Order: sequence, then C-alpha cells, then structure tokens
Amino acid sequence: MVKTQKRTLKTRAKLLEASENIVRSGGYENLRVEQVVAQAGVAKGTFFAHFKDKDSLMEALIGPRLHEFLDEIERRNAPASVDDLLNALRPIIQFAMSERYVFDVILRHSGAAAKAEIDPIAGAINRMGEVLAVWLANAPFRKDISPALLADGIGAFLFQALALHFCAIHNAQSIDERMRIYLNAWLLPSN
Amino acid sequence: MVKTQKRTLKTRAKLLEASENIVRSGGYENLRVEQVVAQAGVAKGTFFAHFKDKDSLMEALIGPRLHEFLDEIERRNAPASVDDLLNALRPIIQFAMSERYVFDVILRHSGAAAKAEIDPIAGAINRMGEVLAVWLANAPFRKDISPALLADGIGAFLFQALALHFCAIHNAQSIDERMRIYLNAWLLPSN
DNA sequence: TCAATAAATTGACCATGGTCACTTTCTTAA
DNA sequence: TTAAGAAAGTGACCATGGTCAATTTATTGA
Repeated sequence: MVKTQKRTLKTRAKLLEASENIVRSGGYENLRVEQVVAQAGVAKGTFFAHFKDKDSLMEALIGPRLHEFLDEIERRNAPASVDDLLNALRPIIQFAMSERYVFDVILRHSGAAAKAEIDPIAGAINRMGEVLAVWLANAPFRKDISPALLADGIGAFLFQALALHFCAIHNAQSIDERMRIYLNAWLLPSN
Repeated sequence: MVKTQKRTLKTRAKLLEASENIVRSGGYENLRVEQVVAQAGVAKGTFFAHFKDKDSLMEALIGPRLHEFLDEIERRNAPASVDDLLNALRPIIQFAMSERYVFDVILRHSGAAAKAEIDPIAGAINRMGEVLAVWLANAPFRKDISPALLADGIGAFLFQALALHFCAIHNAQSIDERMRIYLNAWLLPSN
C-alpha cells in the first residue's frame, strides 16, 4: 500500500477545473468528456481512472452545489410557515430547474441515496432529509407523523413538482404555486 | 399527402415483434437497436425512421403495459382502504420494480406527462392521475383536498418509494411497507 | 543508488446510438 | 400505362462514452 501521489490530486483538480469552465460557458448538458480531457491536457483514459463514468463527474460537480444550499438551509431558523419553508428550498429548486439535464442527473442519483458507496448527490439528498427532519421538529406543522416522514414527503413532492415543471401543458402553473399547494396539503392537513 | 402504406405498418410490426422477443429473453436493459434491426431484417436507418430514438421504442413497449394495468384498476371498485389501494397499485409497482432500467425510463418520461405530443408512458402517468382521481372521489379518505391532488400525491409517493427501493440500505424496508406508511400519512392524516 | 514493485497515464480501439445522401418502392393523376 | 413525385428503406459514416494492454513515473526497501 502506497500513499496517494500528489500528482493524482493535481490531475483530478485539472479535470474538475476544466469541467467547471466548460459548464460555466455551455451548461452541464453540453459537457463532453473529450473536451474536458483536451482542456485539462490529459488522455481520455486518465479521465476514467479518476471518474468511474461521466455521471460520476456530474456527481462531483453537482453534489457540492447541493451541499452548499443545504448548508444555507441549516443556518436558518425553523420555518414558521409553508412559505417560509418554500423560501428556504427555493435555491435548490432553482438549481434543479436550471437545466433539464441537471434534474435528470439528480433524479438518477436520488434512488441511490444512502447506498453503500455514498456519492455526493445521493449524500446531499440524504442529508436534505436529515436537515429538514431536524428543522421540522420545531416547525408549526402536523405532529401526527415523524419529522423524518414529513421530510420524506417534502422530497417526494419536490421531485414531483420539478418533474411536472419540465412539460408544456402543466407549465401554466408555476412550480412555486404547485409546491405551495402540495406542502399545504402535506404539512397542514385539515381533515 | 399520401396515405400510409401498409408496408409501413408491416415494418413497424416487425420491429416491435423483434423488440418484444428480445425483451422477453434478456429484459429491457439488454435490448440493442442493432439486434432489433437484425432480427427484424431491416436496416438501421429504418429503425430511426419509425422511432425517433431508442427511448421512443421503449415508450412503445412500456406504455401499453402501463395502460393494461390501468385498465385493470379502472375495473375495480373504489378502494375501501389504504391496503386496498395498495393492492390495486401493486401490478404497476411490480412492473416498475422489475428492472432498474424500466424505472429509469418511466421516470424520464414522467416529467413529460401531458406535454403536447403525448407519448404512451407520459400518457399512462397522466391517465393514472385521472383514473385515481375518479376512483378516490368515492374512497374513505380525507376530503379536505381534491381527488386530483390526492392522486398527484399518490404518484409522488409511488416514485419516491420506487426510487428508495433501488438502493442498498433503505432496502431493508420493503417497498410495500414504505408505501403503506406514505399513503396512510397522505390519505388519512389525523392531525 | 538501484532494482523491484506499485501507481498513474496513455491512446488506439471498441460499443452503441444516431444521421443522411442515395436508392428503391409505391401512389397518383393524366 | 406511365411518368413524376412522395414515401420508405438502405448502409456507410459519425459522435461520444468507455476499455485495456502497454508505457511512464513514483515509491520503497536494501
């Protein structure tokens, strides 16, 4: 067993930097592995020695973004209302909405949440559950179910609203309005 | 403008039949376009004259299956309980669970539900909303929100439960048990 | 300092979905 | 019946993600 060479870290950094540049100019959707390795000045094989596949690079790019949003949420006080909650979630919603491809990547990984090898996106979604659960314990919402279950539901409705956002007809209704309806029904049932 | 030639229908039928054979023996995941055209005895270009892309073939294969399940649900009486509802949904759940790839395809199209050009999967998901809505109007569940919204939520939790199914850790809990918890909380809040 | 070994890198090559200019087959109107 | 035009079909070719045997570079123990 030999320690990781600093060369490795350098190469990985080059790959990530090139990727970020490409995303900055053309979005996630238009990133090509060939372009990344060209800009990073390494061979294609090197890319796949650092990332299992292209999706794995996406994890490394998108995961940290999601974690930043969660950091921000964690700093807030418990939400006092559905609108308050919605405001807190808005950065995540905006980001996931920014490109269909981004939403697809997040979706693809959401199922992997909590699998053995934690990838950054799955980890973020998992963490969202935890952050929200802690947070909801002190919120003025229904108390007949656990905060963890409340959080699960919020996640489910978030994906639902985003999925419906990316379609023509349903688009008439804004994602914001849709989320408000979902969350009111989920968090404040008046049965 | 000239009417569709019967040759066209024949070719499409050959492509679908070959596809179904391949799926039968190796599952959806292992279907290759090259194999389909080889078995159907047509050129590759012909495939893409009939189907926009591979995903579009998947729509044509998976969509009808979903519609069959919905036909069956439609024939049932309104559910008398969450378990009853769950029993009705089970064939869909089983099918969506059968292969990760199948779930991915459905997921990918769910966002397209109700878009202008109705594809069979999106159409099915849309129809699921309608079928459930009609159905839920006569069910003994909460009445503070519309049947359509109830149905939306069921869809959201269905995807959530399926997504979590495809991961190692959460797998301990069966999708059935998970759905029961979700549906109880959604349909019968006791706040 | 020098093998020996392990880690990192390379790039030719492959797999597979998708395109398109060209050919073949069909339909229609006179 | 036939010529013109439209629809259907063809297969060589491309784009892009991914593999792997061979090579280079680093580390380690003597």
